[in-house]
Formats: sequence, structure tokens, C-alpha cells
Amino acid sequence: MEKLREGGFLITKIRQLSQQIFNNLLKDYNLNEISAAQGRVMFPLWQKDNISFQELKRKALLSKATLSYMLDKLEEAGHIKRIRSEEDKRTINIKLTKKNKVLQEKYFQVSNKMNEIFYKDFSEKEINEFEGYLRRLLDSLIQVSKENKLKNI
Amino acid sequence: MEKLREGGFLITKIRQLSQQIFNNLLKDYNLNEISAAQGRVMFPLWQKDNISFQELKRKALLSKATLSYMLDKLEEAGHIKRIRSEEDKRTINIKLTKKNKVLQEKYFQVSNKMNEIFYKDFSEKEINEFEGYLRRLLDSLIQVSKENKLKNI
DNA sequence: AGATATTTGTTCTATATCGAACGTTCTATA
DNA sequence: TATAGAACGTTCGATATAGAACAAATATCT
Repeated sequence: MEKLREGGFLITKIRQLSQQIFNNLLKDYNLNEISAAQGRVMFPLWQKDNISFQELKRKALLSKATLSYMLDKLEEAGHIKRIRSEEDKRTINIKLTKKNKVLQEKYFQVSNKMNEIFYKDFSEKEINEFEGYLRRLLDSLIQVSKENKLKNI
Repeated sequence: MEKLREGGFLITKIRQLSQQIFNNLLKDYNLNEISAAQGRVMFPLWQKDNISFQELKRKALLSKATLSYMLDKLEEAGHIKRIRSEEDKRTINIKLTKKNKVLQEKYFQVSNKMNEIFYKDFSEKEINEFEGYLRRLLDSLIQVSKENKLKNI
């Protein structure tokens, strides 16, 4: 009788709860205009503005269908602008708007608060170890995905 | 300058990839009729059949809205049956059908295969340590959710 | 140069998820 | 015992997600 592993289930549930708690925090901080998922799309842009669709897709680890949809939402809400490239007219670049830059700082506050909650029962050493595992696992899964030609990598 | 933590992002992405890989495995094993999410709902039932909506909700960690929706799907597909309780007519019990019991074994095969892939770069000791962290984290988040009266706990 | 193949981002369809509003049934209270 | 309140599961509306099909643009091959 093999030992029952449940990493997948645990991860799924942790993610669900975190998302809910995070969205709740956003509400508490009056950041209703932005969701956790939208934050994840903007995060790479906050680190480097004006990047290509492909780069953003890679950083946010989303399928192109999802990213396109999220960009629709963000553009409607006035957070980003799509800019068609001149050299290759198939491609677009994504730029933050001024409106967005105001949000950024507030979002970071929430993000920090979230990390506090997330790791409140963990020591520094444990966090490092845990995130080390997570990173190894993610890399390994990305590898598997590539081998199986899954699309959204 | 605070150290940048990214547990939330890592977890979200690990979960996304696992889900895709898992759904792909289900396809490979000709288990098209069931999805990863459906499996997660049936898993508690495989351990103990004929449990209440509330117990299943607790075990699967889903909101009642989502569970109701998933039960619709599973009932349509002939995997489960809702049974209205006689004592308390508000409540229902969930029962597996014969059809489902055939699936179960196949599903476990896929599940084991998934665990193999998931942990292929981890030693036994590391898996135990990692899942220990995950369980602690999940418990801690459940605690936070309760304190904030989030609904789907 | 022209034909074919590939790449890019969008759109369509389906799934899973949640919160809020709802009707039904049970419980407690006045 | 009648009624107000609570609990239960469903339904509705919205969000985030991916795969497949698509049109436009570019690259490759003969």
C-alpha cells in the first residue's frame, strides 16, 4: 500500500484560500478596482514597463488566450495600453498608464500585508526552505510541460 | 528594502501547471469523462460514500455554490446521486453510482502517475518536509479565513 | 517572386470558481 | 402556536482560466 500523497490537493486549496484572503485585503484597502489576478499581470510591468506580449506571457505564465482577455480588462479599466509594434505588426507592447502608477504603491502595501499573513507561522529559515521547494517544483513542472508541448509556457 | 516573497505567485503557477498536466494525463488514459476538479469532489466520496453536502463541502474545501454546480455536472454525467434527507428536508446526501465505481480504479492510476511526476525531483525525506510545510500553511490560512468569516470554509 | 508554412494575438466556447440573492425548511422565541 | 430568524442548497452574475479555430503578418523554401 503506497503512501497517500496529497501535494496537488494541498496546493490547490492553499491557492484558493490565498486568493480569497488577498481579494478581501484589496477590498479592505479600498483597492476594489483591481483583483489579485490583475495584479499578477501588472506585477511584471511594474518591474519593467513597456514589454512585449510574449515577454509578459512568459513572466505571468499565462496562456495567450488568458493574457489577451486580461489585457482587455486592464485596458478597459484604463490601467494599460496596447501599442502595436512598427517593426513587426503582429506583435504588441504593453505600457502602463499614469492612472496605474498611483495604484502601484497601494498594491504593494497589500501585497506585503498578504505575505505577512501567508507566512505568519513560519520563521525566516523555514520560508527560505519552503520557497526553495516551491521554486524547484515549479521548474520541474515547467520542464514536464515543455516536454509534453503544453501551450501556455 | 524588504526581501521580495513570492510564495503566492509560485503556488498559483504550480497549481495551474499541475492541473494542466493532470488533465492531460486523464486524456492519455482515456479518462475524458472526468476532470481534475471533478476528481477532487469525488475523492472524499471514494473514502466514504453517502456523506452529507456539508461534509463534502468541508472535505473538498469548496463554497456551497461551487459544490452545487459540480454536483450538477457529476449527476448529469451519472457519477453521483443527490438524496434528499428524510429527517431534515433541507439537507441532501451524496451517493456514488455503480458507473462511478468503475472509474475509481483508473483514476487512482492517473493520480499515482501524477504524484510520480509531481515529485520526481524530490527524495522521500524532502516530500515529507515539503508536504509538512504545505499542511501547516493550509491550516494557518484556514484559520485566517475563519477569523475573517470567509464563506467557503 | 510566388507559394507554403509559421507566428502572433484575438475570439469563441467551455470549465471552475465565488459572492449575493433567493425560496424552502427547520428552530427558537414571544 | 404563530412568527421571526437561521440554515440549507440552488440560481444568477461575474471573473479567471485554457484549448481550438481564426485572420493577419512574417518567414521560409523552391
